[in-house]
Amino acid sequence: MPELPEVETIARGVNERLRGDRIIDAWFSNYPKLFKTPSAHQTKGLNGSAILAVHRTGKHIVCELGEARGSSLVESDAQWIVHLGMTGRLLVTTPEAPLALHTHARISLASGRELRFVDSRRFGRLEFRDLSRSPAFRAAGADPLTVTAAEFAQIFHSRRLAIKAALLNQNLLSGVGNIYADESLFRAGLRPSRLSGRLTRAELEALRLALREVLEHAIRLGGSSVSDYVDADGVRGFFQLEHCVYLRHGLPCRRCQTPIRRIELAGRGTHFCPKCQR
DNA sequence: CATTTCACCTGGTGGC
DNA sequence: TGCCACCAGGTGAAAT
Repeated sequence: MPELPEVETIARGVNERLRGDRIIDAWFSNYPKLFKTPSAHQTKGLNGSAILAVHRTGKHIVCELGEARGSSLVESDAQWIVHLGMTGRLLVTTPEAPLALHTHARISLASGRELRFVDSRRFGRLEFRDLSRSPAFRAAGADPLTVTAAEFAQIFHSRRLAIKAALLNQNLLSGVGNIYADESLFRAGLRPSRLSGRLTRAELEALRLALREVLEHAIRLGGSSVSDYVDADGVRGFFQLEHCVYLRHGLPCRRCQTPIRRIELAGRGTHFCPKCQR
């Protein structure tokens, strides 16, 4: 379900709850496509590790793992990486809590709690990295929250595809999905079908700022209004945020009352105001 | 190489 | 109520 703001919120939530805890057992379902690293390796790698910290990279949740010797000053020697796909959820529960349908991972913790990964559509991915054997995880594209004006312009100025399609390409920017692509283009006043390489410097900069504002706003609202996001109804909370265009086709534009239009672009539903976005 | 299309999945919704 | 078509916040492989 998650784009950058949801993943950021979930990573923060898991970090607050599980930082410093120790993994004493790990169980995985037997649907191989979910596991970028074979599940047997993940079980072996996770078992006995301490969770030093949890953070977001692109749309990935990265758990830094290491030895549990006292404080968290120990350097990470492994990473457990969770991508939620479309429907993935992370739950912090007790072992006794009823098992949700489509539970694919159960991580038992020394504190007595349990971290679960649930994913009905199975588009999510789980990966384990032994940092003595492979490099630390890095996002392919730039982070939309920290990318500079120059970098942003460099990324988009030469491309011959619709700006919406470019925004969704995780190798260019990491973290933007369908909702925030549409919402940021609305905020910047740009038609999603505009060719990336035909946008002016000023338009690209307007888009970079609009994107950052939309994402930061969603993180703020999500973090405060979604109290129990690491839970069944967590990401649903983000759906209650007030979108300007996403899924609002036929409804009046919040700025000018013109009906929002829906087209298909880059294989995705795309929503825009024909008057506000040129 | 850059860009586009499509398969991968289950579940919810709304029309008939 | 049941059945069905269509839609859904993602991505990586295959085709162009």
